[in-house]
Amino acid sequence: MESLGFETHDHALCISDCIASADAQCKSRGLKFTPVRKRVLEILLQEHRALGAYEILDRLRAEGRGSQPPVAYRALDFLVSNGFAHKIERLNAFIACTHPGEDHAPAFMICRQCSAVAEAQTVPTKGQLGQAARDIGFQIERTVVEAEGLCPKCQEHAPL
Amino acid sequence: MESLGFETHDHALCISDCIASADAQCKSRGLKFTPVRKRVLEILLQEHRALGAYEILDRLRAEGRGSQPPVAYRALDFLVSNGFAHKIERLNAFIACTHPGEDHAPAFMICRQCSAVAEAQTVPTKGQLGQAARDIGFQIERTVVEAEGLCPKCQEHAPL
DNA sequence: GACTCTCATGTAATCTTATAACATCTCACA
DNA sequence: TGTGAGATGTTATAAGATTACATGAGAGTC
Repeated sequence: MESLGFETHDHALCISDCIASADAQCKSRGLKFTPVRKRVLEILLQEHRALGAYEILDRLRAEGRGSQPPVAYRALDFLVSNGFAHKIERLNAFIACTHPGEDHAPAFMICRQCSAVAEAQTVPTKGQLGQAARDIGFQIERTVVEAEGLCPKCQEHAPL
Repeated sequence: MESLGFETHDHALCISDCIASADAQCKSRGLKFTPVRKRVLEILLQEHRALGAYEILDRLRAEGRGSQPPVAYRALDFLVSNGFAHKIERLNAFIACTHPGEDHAPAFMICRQCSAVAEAQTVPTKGQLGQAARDIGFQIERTVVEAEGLCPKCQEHAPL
């Protein structure tokens, strides 16, 4: 399993890489990476935290793009269904995928203090959930795995 | 790990047992198991599926108890914070705990066809999520683990 | 028994999140 | 130059959740 999200890094590069990668994938999969969709992904990429749909909508509005909720929700739907972003159910908010591309089963670690979110990958059939499903004959199609707690930085600052 | 929820069982007994157990625990922990709170737990126990807060509110209303959202949300808050019920984040809905009592880290399996929900127990520090957290130094306080898919029954009926 | 403090309840108003429905636009391709 | 599929714009509204404030009920004290 691989993790990412709480370390520092070249963020401008991180963003342009992700956009380029999404762009390439849309081309190869015949998807339309329209301006609104691209812009929403950029907005999400600017922060390694989850943004609410209305937060995104506000930014779009400020830029003169559509100003009604469906504009944001539709772009987010596109990004989520194609694996470029994820919804954090616990927060009713969205975050750019840090492992763009293939189908995957993400797990998130959400810092309750600074709101940073890190994404890791899991194998749904493995582990405790996989075992429980096997035990009762449940067929997993999709998983939501989210942990709340303190990221390394916030543990230092507030060691309670 | 232990699972429950898709099997058939004596449901009336299941309900009265859970209520009795909750009652006893409230007594021993100095919590007030008031009529509204008890009634909401009963409503939840009547189904092994998750109910939305407004669905619960509707039933309370029909019985002449409080009719405003906070009535339902407050009872649910009580039940959730004391481990008698859980919130299913994926569904924005609530379900009675089938392992009432102690502090625990539940995992849920949600059938997308019949909406049945089964609860299993996990050990957060173990498994893939625990490993990912350890890798990056994240301190887990709470987890949300939910799988969507098909329960054994619905796999038979709709084998696609 | 009256006092009072704490916690629970009742209710109105409001906020946040999300979707339905429908008109319009765009662009690849026939 | 159609035409049809998919994307966008906009209005309205549904669904989920909380704030704020008034009222009530019960345990413990004087």
